[in-house]
Amino acid sequence: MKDQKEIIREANELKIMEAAELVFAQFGFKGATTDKIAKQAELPKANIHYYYKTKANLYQCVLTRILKEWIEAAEVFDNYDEPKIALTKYVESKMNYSRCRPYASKVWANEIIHGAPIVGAFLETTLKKWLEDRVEIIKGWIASNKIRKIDPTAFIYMIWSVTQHYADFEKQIEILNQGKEYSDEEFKLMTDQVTQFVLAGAGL
Amino acid sequence: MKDQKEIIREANELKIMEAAELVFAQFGFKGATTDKIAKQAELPKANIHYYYKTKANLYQCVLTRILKEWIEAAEVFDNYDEPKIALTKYVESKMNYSRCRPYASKVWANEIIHGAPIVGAFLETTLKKWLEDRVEIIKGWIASNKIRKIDPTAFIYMIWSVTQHYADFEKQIEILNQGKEYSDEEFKLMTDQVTQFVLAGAGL
DNA sequence: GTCTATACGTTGATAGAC
DNA sequence: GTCTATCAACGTATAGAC
Repeated sequence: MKDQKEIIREANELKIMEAAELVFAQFGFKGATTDKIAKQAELPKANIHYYYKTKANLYQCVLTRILKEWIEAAEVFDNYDEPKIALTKYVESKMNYSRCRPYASKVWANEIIHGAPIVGAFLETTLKKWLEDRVEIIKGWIASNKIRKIDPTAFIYMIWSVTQHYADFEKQIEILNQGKEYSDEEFKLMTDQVTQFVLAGAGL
Repeated sequence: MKDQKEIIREANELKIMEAAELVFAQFGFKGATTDKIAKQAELPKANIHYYYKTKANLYQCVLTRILKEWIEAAEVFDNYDEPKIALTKYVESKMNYSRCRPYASKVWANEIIHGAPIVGAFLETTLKKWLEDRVEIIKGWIASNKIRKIDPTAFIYMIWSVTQHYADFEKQIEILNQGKEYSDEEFKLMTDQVTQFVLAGAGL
């Protein structure tokens, strides 16, 4: 049974986290001030510190949430035996994430660009394991002649980079698209193109 | 004829710029302090302000240099009529830039992620024009059945994202490569893979 | 749990001696 | 052109009233 305070706490924590994700994405860790986050969350600055002891702590929480979602999106890869379906679904899942959570993707990119000081440990363990397992799956596809002979790691990097580009370089893409954000239709077309490139890369 | 002071000036400006590029890449604009840049350049902090009036000014100079190099690398695209050669050379040029100037690439990525406040104007003019011209070239290739029917813009985004990934996500790649940076041989193999993916994307 | 006022550290920038 | 000392501004974090 949740009491009143707990409900308020959870609601405020989420509100702050979403505001923080936006501000961290736009200004980086240092550039994001608690004041900006507070204004975005429509709360006084002191409340941010009440819910999250320090700015660094809040940043960690934001990254942890992104990481959890990253893993969920990656699960799609394993739900289908046929490479064509598995790859199509994975690209779709990654593109959908770029579309719906661009700020999350940007915070992540920012963290890696700056040397992964916080998520480094995760990369060494969970992500490394995930990659190794997926490399084995792809090697299996190659061995059974289902796809072309490729370097599995390079192939996965290709999928990551192309899909994440639509979130991280959103602003550049918008400017190059006559200053207009992609409509749902336009984004769907790009998703189809990315899917084709990935499948072509695998010889499918 | 350059006098002594001019020579000293140019040498120091370059030293500061290179130090700044590194520090901006590692910490972002806000996170990069003039003190860090000074230490990296092995100069007292005040000298930074002597050569570059403000931190923002120094940042602009760093971006301008990157931009100039970006344009030079892009010229390769036009030096060959045959799509297979042009694309191979362009990928090679971009991968080489990621290899030799990873900090430059990171500063650029950072700038775009944060909404391109400084280079926005360049994107709207020079880059937009460059993209439109290249789109026409690619359309020509499609019309003459030299490559598969693809969306030229999506295709160029693919080239940019895959190649830049090796600079911007360097740290992630290093961690996933048993904590070791790629050797020249390993990087060459990845360049070949990326080239294959790009050519395959074009149906070549 | 909310919020105002404030202490304390950091940092961009400058003054002024060399 | 170099460098030490210093200041003003800003930003994190907290104290304490409500």
